[in-house]
Amino acid sequence: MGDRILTITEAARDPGTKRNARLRSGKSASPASAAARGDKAPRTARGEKTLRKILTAAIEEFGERGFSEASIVGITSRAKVALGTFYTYFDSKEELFQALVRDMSVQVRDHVAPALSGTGDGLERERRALAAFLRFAAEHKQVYRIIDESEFVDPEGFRAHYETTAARIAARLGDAAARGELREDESALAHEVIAWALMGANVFLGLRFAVWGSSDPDEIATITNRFIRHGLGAR
Amino acid sequence: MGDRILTITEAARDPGTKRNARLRSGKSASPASAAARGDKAPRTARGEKTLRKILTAAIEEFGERGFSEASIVGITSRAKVALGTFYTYFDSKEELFQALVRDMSVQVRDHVAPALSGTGDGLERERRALAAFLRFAAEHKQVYRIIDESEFVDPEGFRAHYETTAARIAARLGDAAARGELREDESALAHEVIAWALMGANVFLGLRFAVWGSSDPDEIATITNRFIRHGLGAR
DNA sequence: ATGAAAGTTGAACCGACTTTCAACTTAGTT
DNA sequence: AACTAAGTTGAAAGTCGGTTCAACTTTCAT
Repeated sequence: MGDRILTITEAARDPGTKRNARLRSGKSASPASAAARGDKAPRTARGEKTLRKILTAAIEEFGERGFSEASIVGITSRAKVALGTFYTYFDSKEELFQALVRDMSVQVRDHVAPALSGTGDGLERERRALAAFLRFAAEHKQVYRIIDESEFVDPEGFRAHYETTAARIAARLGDAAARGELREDESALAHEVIAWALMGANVFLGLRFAVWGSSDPDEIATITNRFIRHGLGAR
Repeated sequence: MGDRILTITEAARDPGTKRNARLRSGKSASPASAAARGDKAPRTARGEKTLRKILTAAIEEFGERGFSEASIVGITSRAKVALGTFYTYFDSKEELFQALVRDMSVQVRDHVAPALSGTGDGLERERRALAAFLRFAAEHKQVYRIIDESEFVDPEGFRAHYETTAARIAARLGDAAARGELREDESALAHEVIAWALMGANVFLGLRFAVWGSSDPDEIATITNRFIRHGLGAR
């Protein structure tokens, strides 16, 4: 299940030697990792392992019980560490949640990205991307739920996630249009609008057919793609 | 702002005389209102007014601060009633939230429904419905937020809202198809898939262009509708 | 005008949770 | 072996907000 889910640490840390340099320099210089982990990064292998246990447990706890039902005790006892250990790595429950959201945003992108390269025209690649997204959603329902709930717990993270996702889709539409694969619609606004429409469609399809139900991702993606390509109108 | 937002009471109560009958019979007979208000329905004009004040305040409080940040004190002080008064009308914070969600689901439907009748083919009417929805979302951002948050606070309400909404869209697609207004796609699954895709598109467009930004609803709806009708594919 | 039902009040209760911290253990270095 | 930094522990402090309730006020039918 949560195999490939722990890039927080991996994104936040530099390989060994650099980390020590950062430590000595007092405040972390790397802005991304500073924001993500502050001065609470683990400094030994043991610490790293503990942090990872907490993160895995947190995904489960938040995913199953939601942010406010989730408790630190719940997380630490799942992780089989003492309550106080949590505060070695995070300043608060919110901070942990934010870290997870940012990480998962990356997870989703990375999981879908491969489907977007390779053969076929732009729309065909979108079909594959949707199928990949549905598979991901089915396998990581907790992730789905956490991103959804970030709308209320970490609005900036939520907004950032969807704005960058929409921007990526809009850019792909622009490329496809430039290659003559789309019918007109060159206005920037149109591309943005359609990007948000497509993204919303994907999210809700994920909710309905991957998180709640479990339909064949390819079948759903194919139906949807036919609609996206040809529209619903007669003739 | 919250003009037409208080049907909880209105749906829950019968006009005067009947209410007294219900009162005398002890337990409320009307199933809908019983579920919504239990035995805590107001029995005087004064009570009705107080309940209404609490509901209005609750929409503001939940809309601005979200479920867990919102507090009963926050609600009652906005409503300018004492803390304890809240418990005359609701058993808990959750119960109030659920009541609001169920009510708002109806609100959204009622606000969009008029756009769905009248001239034009099925897709044209969907265009008007989307525009109406965007206008509603812009005017009632709190409502938007409350329905969104119900995914975590009142999952049944959330699910019911979107499932019935999707079912309505699918039914309209079925009708349009029967009238020969759509290109093939008769399978029930296809209609359901497309209904969820359209609904998701609408929701995200509302979020981006009505709640966060404020674009011209008609422009957004027109762009979207062109896409829905003709698709994105070349030729 | 009177009595009973309905509604109002807010201080106090209560439980549940986050967060702190000083004592303790582990691991690595000299 | 001794020293030190890093990490761990869990009891206890502290906070916060939902919920209760007994006293009080208002409404309304008779």
